[in-house]
Amino acid sequence: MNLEKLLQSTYGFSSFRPGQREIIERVLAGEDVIALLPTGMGKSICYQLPAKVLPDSVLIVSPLLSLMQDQVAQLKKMGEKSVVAINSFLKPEDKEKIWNTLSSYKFIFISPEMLVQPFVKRKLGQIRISLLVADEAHCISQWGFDFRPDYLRISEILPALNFPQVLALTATATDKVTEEIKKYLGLKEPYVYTHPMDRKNIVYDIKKFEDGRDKVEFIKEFVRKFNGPGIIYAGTRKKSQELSVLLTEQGISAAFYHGGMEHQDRIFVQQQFQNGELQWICSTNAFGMGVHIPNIRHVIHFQLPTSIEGYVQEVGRAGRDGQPSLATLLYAQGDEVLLESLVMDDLPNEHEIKAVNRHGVGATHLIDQGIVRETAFRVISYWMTQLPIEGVISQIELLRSGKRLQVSKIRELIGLEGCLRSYIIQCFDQQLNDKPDNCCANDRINYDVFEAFSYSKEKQFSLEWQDRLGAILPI
DNA sequence: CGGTCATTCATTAGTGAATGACCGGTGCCCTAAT
Repeated sequence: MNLEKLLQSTYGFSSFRPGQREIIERVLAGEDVIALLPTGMGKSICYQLPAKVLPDSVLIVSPLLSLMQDQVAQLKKMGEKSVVAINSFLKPEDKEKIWNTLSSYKFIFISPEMLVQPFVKRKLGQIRISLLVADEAHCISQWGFDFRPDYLRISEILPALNFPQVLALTATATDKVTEEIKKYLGLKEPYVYTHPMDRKNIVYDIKKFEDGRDKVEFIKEFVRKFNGPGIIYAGTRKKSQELSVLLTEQGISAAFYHGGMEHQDRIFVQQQFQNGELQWICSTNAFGMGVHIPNIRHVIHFQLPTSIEGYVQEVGRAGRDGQPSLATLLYAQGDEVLLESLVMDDLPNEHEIKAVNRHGVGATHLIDQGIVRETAFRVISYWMTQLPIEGVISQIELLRSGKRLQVSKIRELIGLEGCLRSYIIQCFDQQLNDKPDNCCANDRINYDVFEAFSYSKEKQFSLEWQDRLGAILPI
């Protein structure tokens, strides 16, 4: 079969981007595949194109409802009618209809929580699935252990589906994360495609302060000097709001974004930013996944990120257009102390484990009474179905030491005297081969490049960016 | 760490200061109460 021809006729592209062809060929050869493809390299094409060839439905496990809705809309826009997202947005009457006509859908999007429900499992078991796709597969390890344990249960569906082949897609994964993806998707010998993850056009900067208040002054000056679009990541919801007020007071267009907002408001803010009506978005780590904006020039971390992986994902939202982009990490003395307790306290504690063990996994009154936190309850319950109680305790202890390691890597990054880029790349078990001229805070940064992105200059680029946007969006 | 909220106390009654406990981020789910 001529894949190029298919690509041309379906998407209007004449050639594949690096990695795509290889991944698609392996999928069509019937192999399980884990694909690590950097942001903006066209991951969705890796399952959409095989779907054209494969005989039966493709089931896509997706982390966010908004992401599913996006992808459904995108496919429909391309003329693909048989697409559906099964989630809590569905009205009961529509749900009924969908269950009865399930096999007529080529693409079925679903959340992990929905996927593991016995009824859903049964329904999916009655149709034929050619391929199971885990989109944003790093969520398995990043969220599955923390607060969405159903992410660890995806492989439970495989027997019911008569073991379809599996494709896991993500932009960033360490060797450890790749191993966890493999383990929790039940893959024996997957083909792993790894693309070099260094993004040459992103410059890594760190600014250190004695006093936390100096960070605010820095931001004020920064946004006067540099234009967006940019993201400022804050550590708390409240701080994200404060920062957006601060910017607005300076006469700069900004808005905040976090998980505590109404769904509609979140979509509205994201669209404003996407349309270029906002220069800055001040947000918690809730913002970013599924956001396709090619010309983000700045990503600022007002507070320390909780892991290097998270940091790289957030920073990676800058500069998809290939133009120079600046990642600025702000650090004030003592920030790491807060980070440590925040990250550590998150896992279930001994008291909570004992309480759930004593009252059983059905004892949701423990949540209402404030004895066990909701997420802790679910995490403990999951492990109790997998392990005896001693195993649960040691498993959570293992997770805790993993967290400790994450935090220590952030600490190391802050204190580093050598090249930040090399350090970050090494955290992903890769080697940095060639270093760009404009590299990081521990070499010398040429800021002129970024100042050059004034309004007028930006206009000159905008046409080109729209072309690029068009090229990036559909896939 | 820094903030927020509830409790406590000292006293002559409603308030103000002081102390201590608690929390902070990421999202599915369709339950129970309005």
